[in-house]
Amino acid sequence: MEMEKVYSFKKVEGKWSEYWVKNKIFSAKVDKNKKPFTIVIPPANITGSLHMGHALNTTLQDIIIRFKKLQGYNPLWVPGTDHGGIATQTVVEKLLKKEGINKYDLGREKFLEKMWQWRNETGDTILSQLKMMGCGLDWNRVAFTMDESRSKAVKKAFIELFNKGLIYRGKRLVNWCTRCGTALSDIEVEYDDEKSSLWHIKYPLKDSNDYIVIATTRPETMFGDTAVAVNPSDDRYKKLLGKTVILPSVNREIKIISDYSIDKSFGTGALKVTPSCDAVDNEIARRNNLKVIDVIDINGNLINVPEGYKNLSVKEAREKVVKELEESGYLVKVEDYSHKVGKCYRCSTTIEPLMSEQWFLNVSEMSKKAIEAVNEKKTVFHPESWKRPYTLWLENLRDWCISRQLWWGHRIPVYYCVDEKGNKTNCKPIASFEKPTHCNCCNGTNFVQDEDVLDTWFSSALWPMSVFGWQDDQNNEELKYFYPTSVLSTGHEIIYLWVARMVQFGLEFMKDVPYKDVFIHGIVRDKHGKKMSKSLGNVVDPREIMSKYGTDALRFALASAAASGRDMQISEESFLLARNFANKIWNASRFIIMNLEGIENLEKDLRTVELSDKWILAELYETSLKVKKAYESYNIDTASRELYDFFWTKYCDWYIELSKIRMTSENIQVRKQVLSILVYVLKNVLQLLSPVMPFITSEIWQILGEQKIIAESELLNEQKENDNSSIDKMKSLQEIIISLRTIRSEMNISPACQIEALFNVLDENKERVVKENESYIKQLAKISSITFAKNIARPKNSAIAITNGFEIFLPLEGLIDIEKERQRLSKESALAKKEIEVTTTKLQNDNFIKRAPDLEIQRIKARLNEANVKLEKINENLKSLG
RNA sequence: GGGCAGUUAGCUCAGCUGGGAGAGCAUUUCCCUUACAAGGAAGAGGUCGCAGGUUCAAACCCUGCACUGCCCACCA
Repeated sequence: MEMEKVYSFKKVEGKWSEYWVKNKIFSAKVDKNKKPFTIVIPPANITGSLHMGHALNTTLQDIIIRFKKLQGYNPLWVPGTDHGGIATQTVVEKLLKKEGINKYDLGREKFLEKMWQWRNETGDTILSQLKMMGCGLDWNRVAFTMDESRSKAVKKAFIELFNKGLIYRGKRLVNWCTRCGTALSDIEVEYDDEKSSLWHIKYPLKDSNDYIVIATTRPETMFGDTAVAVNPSDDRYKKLLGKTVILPSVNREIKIISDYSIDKSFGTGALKVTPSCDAVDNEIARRNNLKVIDVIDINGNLINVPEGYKNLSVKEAREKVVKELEESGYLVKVEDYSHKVGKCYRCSTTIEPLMSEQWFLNVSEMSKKAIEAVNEKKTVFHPESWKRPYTLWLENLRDWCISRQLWWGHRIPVYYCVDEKGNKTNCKPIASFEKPTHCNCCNGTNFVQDEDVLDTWFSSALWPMSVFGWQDDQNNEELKYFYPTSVLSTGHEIIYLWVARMVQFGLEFMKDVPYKDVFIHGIVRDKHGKKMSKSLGNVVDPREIMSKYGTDALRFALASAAASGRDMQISEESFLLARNFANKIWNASRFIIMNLEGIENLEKDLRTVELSDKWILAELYETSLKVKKAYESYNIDTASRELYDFFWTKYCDWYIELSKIRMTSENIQVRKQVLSILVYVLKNVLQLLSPVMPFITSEIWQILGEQKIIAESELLNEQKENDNSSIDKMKSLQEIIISLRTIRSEMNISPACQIEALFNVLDENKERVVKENESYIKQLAKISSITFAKNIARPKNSAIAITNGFEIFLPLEGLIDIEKERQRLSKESALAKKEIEVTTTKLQNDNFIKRAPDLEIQRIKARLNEANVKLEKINENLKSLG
């Protein structure tokens, strides 16, 4: 098998992603002999194409799924997409607009045809990109929030809630987006700082020359004022309470009232109350039985206002009203003022709070249960710190406005009885799957369906149930086996929009939480720490990374940056690092595979002949424990780092290098023995790495003569006492090798030049191990011969290394720079002195001796002892250098 | 206004239940040593944001402060 010198991911990745999909490798069925491990993917909007957020989230989920497969679970990861309500309708509206088509000209039915056409043509883009990323999703189960089955689920849920009286219709102040032409829920509003003004306006008192000054950011809404409110404890205004003022421009009489919510220190302490345009004002109006006058319509234009203002936009009206108030002397002053303004989360248009008839879901009971479930740890957040925000949000949650004035979405399954002329009767509306045929109230037979559709997040909230057919049979085998799912993985931006609501609905309809764990990961930011966005132009396209560095590199970079719950910055460097790692894996494997040429029947043989064998097996086992723990606790970054470190610095830098001694042996049995361990360790690392880097590991796994599918890992299930003594022994040898290399490097001795070494034994306990493994020192420090002795004097012109247990002389006649050597030793001497100082101070501290654990005291004593020996030897040698 | 994170080498970040400051990149020197120059070997580089406290011992625990970022909230 020829392997190229540089890993060429382009030749490898495509075939594997295709193989996994075609052969349904990740299809799961109910299997009662195996434990399920289930994830439902956060359904991506059909408007979306793969961005870093998706790449991160899906990589993490895939890692978990593939890890569970290694562990022998029956893992299932369900793919799907979301119809995306407003977002999608907006995209298609814009496309139509380019063709000069207006949705109202088309009409609802024709427009929806266009929507479906668009969704069928482009809605699955994201799914094919997930296939490219190698995601181990069960492609037999692709679901869409608006497909037939999911639509049924939505109707079923709605009807149940409606019949329980939890869904109701009412006229309330809602967040209205004038561009989208729909109401929004509270969390669909985002707040931005905006520079504006605070206008101080005189409201004259009736039958008096006196007046009260109010301060407002929205003078144009004054036509809807139905009171002026002050704080009851505000001495300035006590005498004005109950008086009547004349609203300028309109000449309406309104009362001065008191309300505890008024902040005395803000503005003038007097608030104009406009119940139809502001949530606070609306509350005040409710408490004080004030009239509500609508002054802004759904297009954002003024209504119920004096002639000159009718149909002006908010902006036009504001300019006009300010100008007129100024001219008529009512404007007292204008202050610069910066405040938060609500914006539509989809199109950033300023939100108008306005009175509107909408459907609401009463969430108070569901919220209590959702909080309880998390308190009882039925669902656990990772990291746990998200529990608090989740709880706080649910505690303060107001009823959910679930109706949207859109066409794209689940049409509300409520039917109104109508008379022959098509007018709604007073009969009770009916919620049902199909249009009713008969009205129980008046025996009528004509019905019309509600015009509104449901909030997108209503169907998303049902996702963990609806993908398993809850709507068809609440007791079906699949649902019983796969629900509750094991973990939900998502970014923190949709904890409220989605996560909390799934818990509410899961508890409501299934009487059980939708998932046991919630894994919240951070957001990918650019190298300056900024959120990636199209408008900032700092978006890194994962597809470009995939074609430049490889998918495994993308995945490894994301995995190792995904520190639990924290946002991460990602730059070109992280992908380079990951690509280099892939190349390292490739080349180490290549070395082993080249050495397997001509070897027949290599069997698994873990007899350890040498220290290095014991050592690498011990290190492998230690690594597997750490990696397992990390994967299981969603510390994906830790797992990646451990594997990187083990593979590169332990396996490649030390074990493979040491294996070369035996690899060059004429004796085939010797070669077979070391190869057996090399292959064993490699295969195990490939397995452990396969969740993160499935492409390259599968490729090498197969080149090594294994199956196409990476086998379940025995190592992960092994439980044994690990013999770690080999790790300490190796440490001694590594110390010696490194100190000899340092001398070579400092003295600029060419690697081709072999030198001899004299070991003066200071600690007899160390002698045997080093003697037994002197070949390691020869091989890695390029030493020709080693002589062990006691009390030998330093040969002239030799360099000195003092290690724990040995004083080593390297005779370097003609190569050594005595002055340089003196400097080097002086530096070491200083370090030893510092060590002596630190440890002595500790040991002279009575309190330390009294209170520190014995083990710690012994350790410090040993350190002091070692440093003393070292210093003494260094000084001797410094003297002899003259 | 409330809450939550973060602040460690020039950069990006690790550092678990307190006990000798780590990695990658960048940088310096040497090396194309027969897996890998996308590599190997060695080196330099840090009063761990500031100030207190607890402790024999603090990057780690506590308190306060500063700065940065995010989330929530009905000061018009």
